[in-house]
Amino acid sequence: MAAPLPRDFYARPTLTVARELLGARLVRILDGLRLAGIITETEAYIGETDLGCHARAGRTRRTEVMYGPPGRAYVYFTYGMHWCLNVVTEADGFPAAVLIRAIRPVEGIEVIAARRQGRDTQGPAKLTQALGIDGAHNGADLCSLTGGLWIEAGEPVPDQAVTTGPRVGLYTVPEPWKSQPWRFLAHLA
DNA sequence: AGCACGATGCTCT
DNA sequence: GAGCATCGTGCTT
Repeated sequence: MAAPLPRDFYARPTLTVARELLGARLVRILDGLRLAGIITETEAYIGETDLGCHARAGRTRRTEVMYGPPGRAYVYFTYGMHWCLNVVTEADGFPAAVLIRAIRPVEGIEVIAARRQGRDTQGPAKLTQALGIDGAHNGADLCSLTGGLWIEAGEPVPDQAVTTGPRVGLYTVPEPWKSQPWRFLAHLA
């Protein structure tokens, strides 16, 4: 029944993973209830040379998880109040990840709506708030059922329903990194 | 529908 | 001490 995507899925080029995560199902077991949403927006962050990536600072306490094996969660805290969820990609030792930026709720919709007080789940900090994801999940293995957080295969999104564009919020990042079209959006029916 | 702004605290220099 | 991979509100058009 529950079948997390295997580690091989994540051990690939980050842009490939970011593209293929569109349409996949992000699952969270919260208080024994299953909550889930279809991933509709992602962004790729690729290595120390990508000046938009946190790993540009090298290996630090914060970025440590990105240097580890693929298929783990990289959850970071920002703006003094928000958590953002990434999945670690590429080979063990290479720091890269995909930021999950938006979901469409499909399971546990009422719980999600209550947690969001009726507001939407389109935004990286909105979906973590909706699903109860925070720093406790940093480093969690998404290829296992034990952490209460994983991703399952979903309906593939055809190319014609995908658009790309620059990553969001990189105001002070220099070119060409600021404008790389490493953001992926799924336009579902 | 769009823009400006304040909240709020961790991380790295 | 500066900057931040954001969000919600409130005000303007």
